Amino acid sequence: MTEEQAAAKAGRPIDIILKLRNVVDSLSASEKQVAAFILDDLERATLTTVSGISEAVGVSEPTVIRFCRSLGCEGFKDFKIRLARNLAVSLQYINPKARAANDRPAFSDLVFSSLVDTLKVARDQLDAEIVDKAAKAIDSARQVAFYGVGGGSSIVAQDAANRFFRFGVMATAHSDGYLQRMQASTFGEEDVVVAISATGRPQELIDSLTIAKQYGATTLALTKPGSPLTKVSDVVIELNLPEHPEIFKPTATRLVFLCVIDVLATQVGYMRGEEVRETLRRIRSSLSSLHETIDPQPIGD
Amino acid sequence: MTEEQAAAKAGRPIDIILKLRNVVDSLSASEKQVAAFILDDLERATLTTVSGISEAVGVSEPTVIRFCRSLGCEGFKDFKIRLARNLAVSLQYINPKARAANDRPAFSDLVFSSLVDTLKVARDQLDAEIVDKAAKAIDSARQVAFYGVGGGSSIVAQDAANRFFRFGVMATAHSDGYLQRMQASTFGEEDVVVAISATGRPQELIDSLTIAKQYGATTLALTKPGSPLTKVSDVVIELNLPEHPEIFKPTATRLVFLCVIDVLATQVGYMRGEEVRETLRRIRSSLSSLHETIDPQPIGD
DNA sequence: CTGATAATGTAATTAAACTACATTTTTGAT
DNA sequence: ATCAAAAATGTAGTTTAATTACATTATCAG
Repeated sequence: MTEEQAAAKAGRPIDIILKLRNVVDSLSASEKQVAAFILDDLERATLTTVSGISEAVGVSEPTVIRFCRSLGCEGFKDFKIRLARNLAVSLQYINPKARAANDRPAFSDLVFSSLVDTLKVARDQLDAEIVDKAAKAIDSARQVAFYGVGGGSSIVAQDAANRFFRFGVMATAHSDGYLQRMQASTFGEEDVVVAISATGRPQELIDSLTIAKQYGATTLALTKPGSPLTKVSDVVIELNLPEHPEIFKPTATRLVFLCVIDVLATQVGYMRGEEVRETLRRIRSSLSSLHETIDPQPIGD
Repeated sequence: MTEEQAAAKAGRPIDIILKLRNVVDSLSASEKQVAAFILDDLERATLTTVSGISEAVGVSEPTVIRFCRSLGCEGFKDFKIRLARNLAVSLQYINPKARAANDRPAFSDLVFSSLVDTLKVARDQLDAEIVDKAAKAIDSARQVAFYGVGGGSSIVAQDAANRFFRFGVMATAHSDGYLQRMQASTFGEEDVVVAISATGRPQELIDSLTIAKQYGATTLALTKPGSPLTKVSDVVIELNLPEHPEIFKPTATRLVFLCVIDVLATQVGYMRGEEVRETLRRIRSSLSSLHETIDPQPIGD
């Protein structure tokens, strides 16, 4: 029983496509051929039989099953179900042949699938206890400041303030390192500073958290594990997110960070309960005369 | 052969979970029991057999198969593969029992799944021709302005400018209605204004597009179909996105809009090719001395 | 070159899906 | 209420497909 089979038994999902890509070079000659056939059209493989594959490839049926075993599956049936599940998670896996037809990727597939992939990774990494701790810190703070620099993190910080003010949190956001520092030095024990950075390396953020911490404020970071920013944070929501190699495609990381902010915001909203309903009602009321419509729309959102 | 079976034959995916929820009331008594067992734990159903289900439910094996047929599947094998694919698309379907255990939703599951669902809807609605037209307009514009109001759309506008400047597009963003109006009235035939709004109703945006259009600029909107904003736009990227009823959870719409901006940006990046690589290289170079690291990170992103 | 190991295939077995037909239940008409 | 027809359901048998056991072939190391 290999480690993967143990994992499969324990109910932990194997990312079968990733596994396939990792082990393909170490497969035997016949199994490599099976792999090539599968990778040529992943979707087709979920709709076919052992004998269909063995005939198409020119290997025996047990070789196909052995291939599945090489990937840590119990057998072909297990392999197919896993493949089907993986197939749908990442849209970019669908019919890679159609991709090769034109010289460049279908942009929406590339962007959407990369985001879905990264969201999945993030969801698996997100530590519910840490999120809970962060939400509690924000909920009980006198004021909360969100800091980001560099454009991507900047808008996450701004959006965070925009989220939390709706729930009655005294929230501000800054992306100017000078303002961050200045504000941080006015903070105290009842206050929270949240720094947002994909890399965890901007000196402005590290400095500002250090300053706020020195005056007794609680410091939070949404960032990469082990980065310098984590060293000056009381609570770290850490995410180690893969970066897609396509340089023309903007990073999915900032969108994932926004999603994490939404998780936090939702939790704080629940903590505050009816109190929040009233502030949300007021916000909606303040805007409804502008649009003259009452349907469920993200007005002012 | 029913319409659904014809669709399955033609390779069009049936959303099996949606279908199940739609037809459950019209199923026969025994098939209803099978449905209840399946819906109780969708994931479990992908891992079991016809006989497993028939025993657990107390019906015959052919009844289980008939159930699958009622959903438009060829048989149980077809049903299982479809379920597996559907299961993974929407994270919210995973183990609904675990949700019911606590009185309130698992926040990260709620937020992530809602976003993935909404992304799926958006990807299906996104018209590649319109996106192509929009990308071309942006690519050939002298300058591009992004306008949004209300917080959510504001950051999308800002982020858009942040995306496009990297590709050498003269891009600005404003969320102050006065500035929008003022800038729009300086625009001309070589310029593009992009308005971003989930509802398509803010008067500021409508006015600014009208003004820009009157001076010959090309107007683009990323908004809801049929809304007033579409009436003053030359090119409309329209998305009719569902809103989740959970009022404490921020809308996924703005994240989807950001993703659409990424699609546009990627396309413009490709159109510009090598020229863009140089500007990206410069940007990275300008920042690398700050972080003293060269690994693939979204620096300044 | 030889022996051991790994890879692969053939043939048989097993498991699971599925069909055909019988039985039971439900429905609608009188 | 009764009866016939239709629908639902189950039993038993058949077929399909996955899998195992064992034989054969290929490869590697000494």
